[in-house]
Amino acid sequence: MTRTPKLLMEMYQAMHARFGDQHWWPGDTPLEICVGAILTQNTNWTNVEKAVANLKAAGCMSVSALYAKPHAELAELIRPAGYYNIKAKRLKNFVAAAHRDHGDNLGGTGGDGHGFLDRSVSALREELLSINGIGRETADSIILYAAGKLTFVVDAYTYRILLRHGSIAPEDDYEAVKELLESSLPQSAPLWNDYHAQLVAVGKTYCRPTAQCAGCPLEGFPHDASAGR
DNA sequence: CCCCAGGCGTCCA
DNA sequence: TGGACGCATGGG
Repeated sequence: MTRTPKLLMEMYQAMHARFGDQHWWPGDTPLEICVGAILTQNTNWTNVEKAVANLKAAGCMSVSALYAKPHAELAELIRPAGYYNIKAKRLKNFVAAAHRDHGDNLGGTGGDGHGFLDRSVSALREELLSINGIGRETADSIILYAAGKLTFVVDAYTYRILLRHGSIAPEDDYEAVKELLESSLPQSAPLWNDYHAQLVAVGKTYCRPTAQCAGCPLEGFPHDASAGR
């Protein structure tokens, strides 16, 4: 549908007008963003904040510190984030890959350009997806928010909201939704950054599985009335 | 008591 | 290739 690009921008403007700049990702450093991206897998963000605070208090917010931390101790620190055994492994898998060739130089926003994250989007995505425990959403979150490179992050909210508004079909998979957004929107990392954050803001507030859409900034958009529930 | 949360890997047809 | 399932805490 050729109206899609215009519609998607109008949806963004409506969300931004309601919520304002979201200033994502909520994290101080590229490493903290990567850690948060792994810990928030199927988990409420408030639980992730507690785990991140524990890691910082224990002096573990560096690649080498996480790399050296014994599994049992790491799991205990991230316990509030849930799935702590599997997430401890995933954190270790991530920092092991970074540590192997780049030591403590993770790279990304504010770095010297020679760190683990500092490579082309395609090469970085391939590298991240090869790590056990890093799937498509986590990889794209790291690329966009930690590395500051152009990729669109699709998540359950993105899928749910676009489906309710008829912009995608139920059978569309992650890559299909990602390609639709990337090909429809202006090629701007700041825009894609805030667009994803706005979708999460809508999802958390108005687009829960059991919520009504009343009051949502997207209330008047196509298919809204027929797609509720 | 229930359902939900910014997924992912494994297993199996 | 796609659906079911395990992983786990904390909040509403």
